[in-house]
Amino acid sequence: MSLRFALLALLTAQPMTGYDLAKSFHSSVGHVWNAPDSQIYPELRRMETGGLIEATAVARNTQATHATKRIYHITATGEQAFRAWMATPIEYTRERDPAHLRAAYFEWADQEAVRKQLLAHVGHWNELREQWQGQFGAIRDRTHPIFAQRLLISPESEWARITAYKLFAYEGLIARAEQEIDWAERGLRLVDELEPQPREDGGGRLGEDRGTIPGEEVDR
Amino acid sequence: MSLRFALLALLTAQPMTGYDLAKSFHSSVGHVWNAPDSQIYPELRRMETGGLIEATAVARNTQATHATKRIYHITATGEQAFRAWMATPIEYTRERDPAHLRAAYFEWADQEAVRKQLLAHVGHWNELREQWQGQFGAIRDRTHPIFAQRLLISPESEWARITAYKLFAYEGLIARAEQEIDWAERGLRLVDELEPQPREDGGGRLGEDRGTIPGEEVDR
DNA sequence: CGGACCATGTAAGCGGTTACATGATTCT
DNA sequence: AGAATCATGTAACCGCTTACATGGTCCG
Repeated sequence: MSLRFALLALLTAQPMTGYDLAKSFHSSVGHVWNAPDSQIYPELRRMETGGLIEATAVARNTQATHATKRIYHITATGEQAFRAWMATPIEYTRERDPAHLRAAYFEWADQEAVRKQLLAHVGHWNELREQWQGQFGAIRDRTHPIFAQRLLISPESEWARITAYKLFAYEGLIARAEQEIDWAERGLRLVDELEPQPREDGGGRLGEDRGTIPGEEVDR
Repeated sequence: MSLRFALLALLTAQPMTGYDLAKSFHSSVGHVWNAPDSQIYPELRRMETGGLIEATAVARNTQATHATKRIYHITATGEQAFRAWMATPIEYTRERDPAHLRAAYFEWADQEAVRKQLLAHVGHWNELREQWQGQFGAIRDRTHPIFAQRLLISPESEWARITAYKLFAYEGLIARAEQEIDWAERGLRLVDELEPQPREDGGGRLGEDRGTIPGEEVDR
């Protein structure tokens, strides 16, 4: 159900075609509630039948089957529904965390696999962190096109509020990403503590830890 | 697909009936990957046809239609599949965060609604935090029944590893919960800054800026 | 004998996923 | 002329949700 309101949120800034909406979506709300195009188009149709949005067909240069595009705009009903939804309590979903699920059973994986998982975790959350950081910066500096548009249509007295809440939202996401990265890095240190230098094949050389051993199977 | 492996993980500790499994599930792995009973039973059947687990029917005292229970145990194939899955890269899902989605558009809600949402957020994550904290404590103190069983069937040399990884997993969850709580509390302070005391009914009111002006159009 | 707990599901429905399909327009 | 991008989807499938269904056993 949230997808509907994420789309509605976008349409409060300006009317758009499904295509533009999908694009804007991916570069704004999509960072906090993502969905593929194949879910967006049908949802828009449903929202239209539900009276939340309306489309005005705009002819393109030629006339043919696909020669019109539909520009959606939010209706009064839609805006009302959006406001109502904002006041509705959040529906938290069941806990479902693939990373922590695996981590709880890491004893079933060998050292290299664990390390790989944790590094992937760092990588994943680092990517997200950068995306969110980017959004944060663009909002703070007012270079974010969709956000700029939103300010444009809002009274200046509202700008502080609008900006503050968006920054607040992204701030939380960034903090979460950093937490995940910290956690995975603690995990990497833990692996080293638990299974110090798994194999040292010569005599006397300490501190000499190589990643792989010649002839060793790397994949698994 | 993860549910399958969450169940498999439990069955590596000991054979169980679907019923016991569901119960154990809710008080252990369920804290990190939750699912209702109605999903567990069919999944067990599928796992059985897939050869990951096997059931031995055990007659109950009388004989009637429902007079047998099925005790599932993991097969060699199942254990292999579980190990393989542990080494398989995590599939991260799309970002979908109802709380942060709302937060990004808090300017559409009034102060009270925002405050309510944020308090609910604190409440929600506090509950989770307590649950996870409980799990963490029970594992650390070895009072956790399922975990104790796991240690029982494992060589003592593995105990440190098993324990450390589980504590590590829950540690991460607890840290996340605390982060979410911090975030929401920052949000509550932000609301106060943005819309200071909408109503103080005593005297001496300076800084008298109220959120709304009588007769003013609120929507835009 | 009744209530708690053991034991195992079914059914309908929806949101979401992946993959594929089609044609128009614009730019170089 | 061909590539990128505009524009809009369909189809099949599956995991997951909510709600409901059924009966057995054990204990006081």
